[in-house]
Amino acid sequence: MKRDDMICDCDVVHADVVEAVRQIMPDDKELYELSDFFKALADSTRAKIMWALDANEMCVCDLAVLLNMTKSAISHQLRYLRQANLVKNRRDGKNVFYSLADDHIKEIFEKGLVHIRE
Amino acid sequence: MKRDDMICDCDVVHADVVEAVRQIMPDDKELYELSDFFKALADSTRAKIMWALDANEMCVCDLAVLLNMTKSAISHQLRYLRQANLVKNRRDGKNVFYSLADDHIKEIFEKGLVHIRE
DNA sequence: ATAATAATTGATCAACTATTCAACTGTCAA
DNA sequence: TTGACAGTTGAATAGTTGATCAATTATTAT
Repeated sequence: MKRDDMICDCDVVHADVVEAVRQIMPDDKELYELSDFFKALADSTRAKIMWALDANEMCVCDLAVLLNMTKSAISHQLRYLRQANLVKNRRDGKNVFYSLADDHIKEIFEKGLVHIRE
Repeated sequence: MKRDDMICDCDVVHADVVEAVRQIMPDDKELYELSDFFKALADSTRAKIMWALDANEMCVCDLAVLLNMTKSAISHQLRYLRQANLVKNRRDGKNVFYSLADDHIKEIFEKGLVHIRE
């Protein structure tokens, strides 16, 4: 085994810092869920859908027109967002209307925009 | 070409809603950058790194020990985060210390946690 | 100079993902 | 009940990505 393959072969690890940080880290499961949550916003199609739904409840067809994509592609992403509990839907006749399931989203979006506009 | 392959063949698109939403949507470039930003937090390794650096400046070796990963893997992710302008670094002798480049991160993390803990 | 350690890098591979395609279900109107 | 449309779904594919491996650079101490 090569030395560099080992997790750490440092002479001086800053053990105090590592230990202090370890104490305040959320547990693995929570950080995993957190990154999963950001993953839902980490695709431009989904980001656009979420932004649109934050403004108005919309049906699949509306979203397809707005984003210039097929209904199928939109529908797949909506399923993703539904399974992530980020959107909910209701059927009205032939249409299925989607809306946001959560109010934190807008705030998080806005913080993100502040960051990239900085 | 099949009908379903077309972008939209709806009889009744809610044109007013679509148009209203289109007006207030950030432009494509910005939404693309926004999703890119979330992408940086959308991996559990990077999320852990960011969380750790939010607590303390740390060297690559410290992070490798803390996260129980190889320095190579950590270094690759740090490069990703550096290119995304989320972390900055300074060399001190043989060590390279990394820290957050931006203060919004913590707030966004916390909003995210609120969401998943809901 | 030389050896040793910290970190970076490019290539590779397996795993994952977003879209497309084609077929399907559900609803409504004639 | 038939046809048309809104939406969903599974399979296939093209593209992306995260960790590993091996090699390299940068810095320090001897």
